[in-house]
Amino acid sequence: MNPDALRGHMDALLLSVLEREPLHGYAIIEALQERSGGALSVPTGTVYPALRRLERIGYLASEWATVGGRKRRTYRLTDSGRKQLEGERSAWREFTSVIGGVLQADTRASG
Amino acid sequence: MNPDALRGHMDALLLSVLEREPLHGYAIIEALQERSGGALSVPTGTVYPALRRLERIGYLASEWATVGGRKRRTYRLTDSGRKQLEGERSAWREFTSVIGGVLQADTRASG
DNA sequence: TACCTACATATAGACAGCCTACATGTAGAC
DNA sequence: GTCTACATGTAGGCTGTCTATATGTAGGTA
Repeated sequence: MNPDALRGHMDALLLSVLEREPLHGYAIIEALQERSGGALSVPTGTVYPALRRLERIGYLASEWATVGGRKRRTYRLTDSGRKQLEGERSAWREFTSVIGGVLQADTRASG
Repeated sequence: MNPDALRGHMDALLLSVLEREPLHGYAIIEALQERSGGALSVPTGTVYPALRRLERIGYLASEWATVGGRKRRTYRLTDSGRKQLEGERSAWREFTSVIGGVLQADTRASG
């Protein structure tokens, strides 16, 4: 997967995996990998800054927890984030419709 | 349309509009706008550098022409570009499949 | 003449987000 | 003592899209 292709869609992915339940960063990476059938291997250097950015904007909130001696920062969707996820989903549908429409082989009648 | 979303898909769009016939930059911008139903307004500062980049890579070739007193640089797909377009199309299908799969509401049974 | 719009190409520099690489530390297996 | 998995984080690089600007022709019109 071309890394650049993810540009502008990372937020949607992160909000989406947090929709059902709160998760910490490492678990989010695993969830993305699992849900994509192994296609998405998002590096930590991408996910952690992105999560902080989304928290700064107000779409996510986080709390620290210690589980089995390890410290985790668990992120959850805020109400604002849940609304944003809806927006991201409709933006995604429009995006794929527009680009897909231009990309599809030009078998239409001309004019 | 969020500009960042186009990242990594611009090449596919440009190659695609050049598939049927050679066009010059200005006409390419108009074609993108028309084919997208007005959704894509790609600025000249994006298109011209991108076309030069694609020519440098070898996917496009260009020639100067003068039409009605105006100078045009007309771009056409090379064989390499035509192959690349096929690749872009299958990459697009995979991309939408992967992201769409993660994004879709999680109504599946868990586990 | 002067001005405007459409046509047509091009570059400089700003911006932003994803990436690689690295740093730090715990837990448990061997 | 060493390795792997777990877990978070930052610094800096890369690159492609964007805004803003420059340049010039053709044709309309006042």
